[in-house]
Amino acid sequence: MSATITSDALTRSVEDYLKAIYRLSPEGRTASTSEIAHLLELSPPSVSGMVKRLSELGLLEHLPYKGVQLTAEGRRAALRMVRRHRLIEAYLVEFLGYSWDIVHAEAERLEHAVSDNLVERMAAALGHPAVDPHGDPIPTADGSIEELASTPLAVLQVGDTAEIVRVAEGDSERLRYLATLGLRPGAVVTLLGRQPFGGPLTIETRGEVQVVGQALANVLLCRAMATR
Amino acid sequence: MSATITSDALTRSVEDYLKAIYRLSPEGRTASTSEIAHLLELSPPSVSGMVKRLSELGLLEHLPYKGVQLTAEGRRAALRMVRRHRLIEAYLVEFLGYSWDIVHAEAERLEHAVSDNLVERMAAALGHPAVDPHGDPIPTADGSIEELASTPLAVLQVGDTAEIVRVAEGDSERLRYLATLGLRPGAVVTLLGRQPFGGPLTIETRGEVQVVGQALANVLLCRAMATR
DNA sequence: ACACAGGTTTAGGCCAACCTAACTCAAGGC
DNA sequence: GCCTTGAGTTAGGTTGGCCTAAACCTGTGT
Repeated sequence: MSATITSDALTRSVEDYLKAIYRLSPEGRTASTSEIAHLLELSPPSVSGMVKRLSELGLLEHLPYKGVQLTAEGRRAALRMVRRHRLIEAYLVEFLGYSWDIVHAEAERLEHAVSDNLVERMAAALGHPAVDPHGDPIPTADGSIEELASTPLAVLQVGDTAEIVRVAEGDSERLRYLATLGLRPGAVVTLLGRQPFGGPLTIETRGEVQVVGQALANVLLCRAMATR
Repeated sequence: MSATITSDALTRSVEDYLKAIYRLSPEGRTASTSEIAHLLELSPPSVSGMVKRLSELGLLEHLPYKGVQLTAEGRRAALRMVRRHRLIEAYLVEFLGYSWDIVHAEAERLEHAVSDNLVERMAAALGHPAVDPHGDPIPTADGSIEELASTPLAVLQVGDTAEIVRVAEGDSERLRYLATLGLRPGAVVTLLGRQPFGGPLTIETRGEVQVVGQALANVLLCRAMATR
């Protein structure tokens, strides 16, 4: 109890935990101690301890040995951080010449330091975008988020044409590589062929033919445009 | 020893101490424990403890019961923070519509979170300005700072005309008030008269006649333009 | 010359966040 | 239905950064 009022003044650490748990428990699923520990690069005991504190703060629910789930309040706080992070990324790319492979690290630090006021000023300067440079949806200020339906390029039918709407990849090097191929949100690709046994896909974009492996093709989320 | 190599990864706290000590010890003068404590709103024992750590780190020199002074390395680190702070202020005012009375608080948090890379991008976007919105000089990236000569409006001669080059005031309300009078860097003022015994000054700026007290007049730093 | 006042430091605690080592649970193989 | 195994938790320790209370300098006034 008392949680609904005490929502402010979370530490950087707490904010990171909430964001991580949010990421790890989509659709009311549950996040495990070790998953959280791995994502945050902390030891499992550290996570156990923090989870205890956070559940006492009413930010999450913890079934010992089973898993962890955000409360409504925890989810709100997590979405606030996600909004900050993605708006900062968008701002840095749009106005300060950042490329999408390096914004993450910068946003990761800034998201804890900016005020709500600054976040909203950045949002306004950007024209209140719906997605960040990777195509990830930006939660609204009142805490709703709309995941747009999309299918991995890897599961398209040969002959399908689709627009990439989101690139679900965090690794800088991979992002840089994808950028050199022009595979970013907004790009239109046609699946020309697919090797068997999880082999690479042949695609066409910007009039060029490319070959991409399954791993990358699973990360390129598309919206179908036309089928033949 | 070993200090010269270990310059990175200072904590927020340490950065704040260095900045405070820099502010309090101009011209190789010495800062006292209680001055630092007062500026940072901490207890004197906390400062004593931190001063000990910082002197062991080689960032400052401490003569017990006498005072504290930055080493070359401490000064470098402090100037790095000052540069960040002032560039952030300038950026927020120029590009995100902040007014000069509220940027300080925002910059105070951001200065610890931005990367050198981001700072330099902001500097470039601003065209590498020499001063921040208050007229405070911005140290260069290699750590030099040029205080430009100026005299408080309070000590001008009656009849003098001068340009305000700097407003040495941190309080939001006062800054807001000065802004309403148009008294900001770049403003041109003429001293029309002065009441005796530390009384208010009568000045003219933008064709309007204003009356300002000694306290504010001491904060308005000017460069003389013409005398009669 | 000395005592007193103020500023300064030391002593001892507390809290947030982390760690390693040791213990405990839960789920699957037989 | 037991026992192993790996994940999870508890125990206990460390560090940074702060605090209050108590002891301690230092310079000033007489």
